[in-house]
Amino acid sequence: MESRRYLAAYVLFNQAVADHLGLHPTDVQCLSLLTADPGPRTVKQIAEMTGLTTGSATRLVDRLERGGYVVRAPDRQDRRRVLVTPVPERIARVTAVWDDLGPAWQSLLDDHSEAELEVIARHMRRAYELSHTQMQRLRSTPKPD
Amino acid sequence: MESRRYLAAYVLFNQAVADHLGLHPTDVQCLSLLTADPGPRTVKQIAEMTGLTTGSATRLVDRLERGGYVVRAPDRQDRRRVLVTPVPERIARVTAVWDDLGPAWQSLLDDHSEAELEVIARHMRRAYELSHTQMQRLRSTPKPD
DNA sequence: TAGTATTCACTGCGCGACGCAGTGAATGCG
DNA sequence: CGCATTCACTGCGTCGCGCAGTGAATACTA
Repeated sequence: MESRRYLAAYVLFNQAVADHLGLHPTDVQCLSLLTADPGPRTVKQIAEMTGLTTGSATRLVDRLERGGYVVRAPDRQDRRRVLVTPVPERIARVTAVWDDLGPAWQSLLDDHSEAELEVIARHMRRAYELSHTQMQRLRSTPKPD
Repeated sequence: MESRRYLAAYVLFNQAVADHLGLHPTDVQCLSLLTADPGPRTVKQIAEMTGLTTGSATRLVDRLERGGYVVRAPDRQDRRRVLVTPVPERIARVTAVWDDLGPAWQSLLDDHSEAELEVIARHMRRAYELSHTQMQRLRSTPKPD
């Protein structure tokens, strides 16, 4: 019950951040994941981590590129691929929102001990891993429709 | 970093559940919140807890009613209002998905002690509360556009 | 009590994100 | 050297959504 409200709140919060930046929740989600590990990604990788088709991922990159958040560059190893790289100075505008709201979150974390943070992080990590196997199971199960 | 991936995974998972049921992520989100406290809600309350406008909330209830997940009933106290009540037997189809996936999640929780679960729950509860105040702050801050 | 303002659910309208299916280019394989 | 596969990309149609307006019901005020 607690986690339901927690996750629902995150969806709303993500939406609010997106509105504030004039972006879409999907775009913010994508930028969040891109900056988590700022290495260049292919369009297909972006499609996988956002759950979209490659076609929609192309449009997503179109929007982000038009907004100046990322740049496209051809891959020298595989000329079919396109490498999408975030633009740090533009991304900073996004993280600025987080920084503004950061202290409150920081104090929330500071109230926990190291051991407690480890417990929380472990739970999230395991839930993250489990969700992937569960999603595969969902997709292989016939639909109840 | 851990929470980013955790939350991103939830979005994908929610999407997968929605696809599996032939619904939209927003609809699943709404049903999840409705069943969290199965009391009847007005359309406006649904709009608030999903972050939609009242107009879109009307369409949302339309879809859910057409699918048989909820029923509309007039409010006797205030005849402007419409009370939306979930249909248990139909909702069961949704929770069946959770039940099927439940044991794995249960074992995830069982690996934690009571004290650890309390730490996690407390963190989620506080993050939930904080997100609301942060969203208000976001909305009152001028957009950087 | 009469008149105004507010709140509720609802409805056309247009926008735009998305999935689907197909395209061409580049790569890997036998 | 063919053939299948994979990649990013592109029209097309669908549909969820916000916006602005409607009528009905309620709350407020003189």
